[in-house]
Amino acid sequence: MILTRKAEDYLEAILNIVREKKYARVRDVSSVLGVKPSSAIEMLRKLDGKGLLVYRKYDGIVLTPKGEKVAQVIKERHDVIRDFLELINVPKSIAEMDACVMEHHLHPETVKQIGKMVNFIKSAPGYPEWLRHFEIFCETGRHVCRGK
Amino acid sequence: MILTRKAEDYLEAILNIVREKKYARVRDVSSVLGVKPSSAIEMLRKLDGKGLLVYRKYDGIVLTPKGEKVAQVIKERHDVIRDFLELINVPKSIAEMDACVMEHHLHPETVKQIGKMVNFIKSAPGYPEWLRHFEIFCETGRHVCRGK
DNA sequence: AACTAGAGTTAGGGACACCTAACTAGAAGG
DNA sequence: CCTTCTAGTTAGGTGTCCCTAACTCTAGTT
Repeated sequence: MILTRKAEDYLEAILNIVREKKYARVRDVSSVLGVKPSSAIEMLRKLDGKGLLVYRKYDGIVLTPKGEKVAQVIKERHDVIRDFLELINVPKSIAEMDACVMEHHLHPETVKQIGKMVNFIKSAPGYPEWLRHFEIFCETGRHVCRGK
Repeated sequence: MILTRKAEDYLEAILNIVREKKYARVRDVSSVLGVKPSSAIEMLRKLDGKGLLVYRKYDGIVLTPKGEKVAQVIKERHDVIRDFLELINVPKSIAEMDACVMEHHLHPETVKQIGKMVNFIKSAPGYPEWLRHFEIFCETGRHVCRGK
């Protein structure tokens, strides 16, 4: 199944909405994605055609198991990337935006390595210390520990 | 000046070609970007119209100072991102590809923080050690240093 | 100088994702 | 029951970026 970047955006958005409300409406989807309802409908029809969700006129939208699986994968990527960006002190709102972009285009291998790196740092014996050192480095350009 | 992702790709590709050859030809550009010559010409005309490069029929292509400045910025982003990905052991070819994608879409703040993080790690007192520990962590999921 | 191979160009068209404007369905109040 | 308001829908159109097919130009060979 080859999906465009935008198709993935729609699936992910719908997953998030459904998690809160049981089903999504055209309006929900279009407002989350910042497009007009007519644009959303066009995509919903395409995704319905691919069996990723069920869209019937004037009715709620739900993901099929297949669509949910795809959306889940994207959401996981998103979370990994956002965690990483927040870890290196990218402001939350920017981290969120950029994770949205990266989640679609990065090679799975890349996402995997980013995830490992986040785990490596977070689970390191001196974790909070590492963060503090990084912050100081960002401000001063110097390492506080062991010389220099 | 608002540029599309693709326009940026063209400028960056042309910068790389010009660095080697003084001027670029339609064929060079189209083959680097994996598009047909006719597609490249269409974009070249647009970029010429915006004053980012000089394109005259049947002639070589060069960047204007303005175009070169834009291309340079993109190339720097590209390099920062590629360095980071290689640092965390993403295979070189994938790092190159993914840097191409990320260079266009990431917020400058994000690129800045990635750059700082790369510097932080590379200039740390125990740099090669850090890399080795990360590699071991990737394979075993364990920290070798100080307990655990 | 004529020929020809390959580079460059133009015209015309398609997919994608978006829009506006105009129409329709359905729920909620009188 | 009828009106009305909002959500939903359809039709038609735009911009971007790509393509193929057919043409033209340029440079190198003879």
